[in-house]
Amino acid sequence: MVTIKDVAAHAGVAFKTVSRVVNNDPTVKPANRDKVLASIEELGYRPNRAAQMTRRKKSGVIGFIADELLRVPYTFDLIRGAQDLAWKNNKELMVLNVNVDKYSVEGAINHLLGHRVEGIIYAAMYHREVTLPEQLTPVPTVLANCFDPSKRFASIVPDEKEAAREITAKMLNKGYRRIVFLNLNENIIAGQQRKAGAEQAFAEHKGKNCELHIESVIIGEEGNERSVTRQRAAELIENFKPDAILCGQDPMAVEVYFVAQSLGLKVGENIGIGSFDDWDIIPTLLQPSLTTMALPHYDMGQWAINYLLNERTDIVSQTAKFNLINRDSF
Amino acid sequence: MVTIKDVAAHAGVAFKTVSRVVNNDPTVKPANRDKVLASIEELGYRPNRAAQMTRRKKSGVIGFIADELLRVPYTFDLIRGAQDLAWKNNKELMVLNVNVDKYSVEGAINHLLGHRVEGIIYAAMYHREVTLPEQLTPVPTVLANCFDPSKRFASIVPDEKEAAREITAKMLNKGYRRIVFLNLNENIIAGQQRKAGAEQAFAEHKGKNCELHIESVIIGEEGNERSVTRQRAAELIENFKPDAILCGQDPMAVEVYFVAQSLGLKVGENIGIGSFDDWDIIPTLLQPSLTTMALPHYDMGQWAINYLLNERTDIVSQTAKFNLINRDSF
DNA sequence: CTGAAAGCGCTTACAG
DNA sequence: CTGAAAGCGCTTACAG
Repeated sequence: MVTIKDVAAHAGVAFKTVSRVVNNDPTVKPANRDKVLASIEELGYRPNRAAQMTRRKKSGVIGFIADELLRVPYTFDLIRGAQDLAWKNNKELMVLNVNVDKYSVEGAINHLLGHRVEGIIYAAMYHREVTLPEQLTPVPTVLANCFDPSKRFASIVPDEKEAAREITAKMLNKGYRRIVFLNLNENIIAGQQRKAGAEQAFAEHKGKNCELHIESVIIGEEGNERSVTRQRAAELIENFKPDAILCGQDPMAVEVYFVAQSLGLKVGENIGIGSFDDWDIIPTLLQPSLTTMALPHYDMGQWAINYLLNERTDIVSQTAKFNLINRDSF
Repeated sequence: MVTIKDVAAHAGVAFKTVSRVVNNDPTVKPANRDKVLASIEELGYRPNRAAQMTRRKKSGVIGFIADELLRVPYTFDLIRGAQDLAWKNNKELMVLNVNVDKYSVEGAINHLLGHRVEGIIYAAMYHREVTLPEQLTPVPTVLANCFDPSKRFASIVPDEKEAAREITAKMLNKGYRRIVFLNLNENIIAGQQRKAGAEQAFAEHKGKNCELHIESVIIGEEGNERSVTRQRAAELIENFKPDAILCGQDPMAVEVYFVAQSLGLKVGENIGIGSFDDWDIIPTLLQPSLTTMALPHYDMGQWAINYLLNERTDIVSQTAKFNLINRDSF
């Protein structure tokens, strides 16, 4: 490849002058700058990043460990949010996709340490707690969509409770009175906190004749979950007679749409349906399109990058607000 | 950060000996190796990759340009396939997500050139032709899920025709006789080639009383497509009276399941349904679960990496076979 | 405004 | 088996 000295020879200047042009040093005489720029163009010169890094002693790289992230489509927005802001600040994002069997977290960290990353974002597939190895100590680290129970790292997670409160309140305000919340597994944080949020909305509403039924329809221990959504949705429609159903995630809503149709109910007319996630194309694939609380993955990715760029060291536990995407299902 | 000299001082050897240990040079005396290893461990030393790269004059990095890839969930398997093999060969994959408005292809290439990548994989979101800028010339490049009409680069794309032939033949062999193929837009390659594949299956089958109706239900020009799946599915079930429907992509199958249910048809009993893609969780979310031709993205990612690792320069046009995922819908 | 020297943290090539 | 020297392609720090 062509080096800085090749360019210098071609342009008839010292290689230090080429370096100045490349780094936008304003003290270069315009005539020389033009000569150098022309030579760079003609030779197709690009500064060797590895050489720049070794001399500068700064890598300009931020590491992103994606823990099983990429099995769920919308989680990619975490990376997108981080990447967009990183580039704006002339930083690179080095993304490592980690999964238990293939590439251990320790391996990923060692890898990033070898690149002298200036910070690490660790992001999880779903909102949960994580315990990271001690190795991380030398590098500023921030957690996204997960948190450290021992408070060694700052973190940002979705505000599950407020999301459930908001969409439940919206249902109540629209006049729905008998709401079934088909919740996620209550073993996970989202399931626990959303339950509290839905209950809070009912407590605040104080409407008469309002009733809320909450039930987990993703059951079983981690790694062995199964959905009883269809069965329970059908039974609850029969027995509880809800006028609205709130689903723990958009795929669940697909199942509920099928159940509703099979029972002769029209979504958005005889029964309102709401959900969480804004999962890929599912919400607009459904008819009527699904009103859902979109997970704030993009925002969390941006917040995490900003935390590192601003060289913060405070151990905050930040929450990010979901975005209500209004469509036609309630 | 701790350097090779810090380790040398700590272990009481020359820094060149540390270098030998790090690079698994067998000529180091075991006693010294152990001392060095202990010091590395104690000081938490990791070789500086940037310094290694500048001196070695090889980056060990392969670039991956993902053209709008990450808006469709299964396309991530392209990256996964490439990454798994790259790591096995001690190469790193530098993934750049490109989209028209944010980060131009030229920008991505310049970026990768700055890192002195040893090769570039360019992958597109859907099977199509691409024209890449001249800049790429200095670096070995291979295309995945897209191809270069001017034959400057080798490429691998899904074998659309064979996939359609295979699944259609399977339907015929199972005894289905009146098949509707709700095709993708015929403006795109997949739409064209799959049509030919389905027709070939019928031509080869030679069964009596067999009839095939093919129709695009994603219509309109690029960037302005819309689906008329539900409407046409309902009309065709009424008029053509198919015993099986083949869908151009799994999301379309979701719509057809709704139509079938609304018309009192039971999928897998009164009507068979097949599809293409194996799109995220959709096939197993449906009941009965959806038999579909899975796109060979993982395989294509691996093939592309292998092409680069083997330092091939032949301009081949490779195709990759879809995988038939047998479930319960026909 | 420009250049020659020194140095970043490593590996290569050579000497012992 | 080990080490001192030279060098990778740059930037830093200094001199003019």
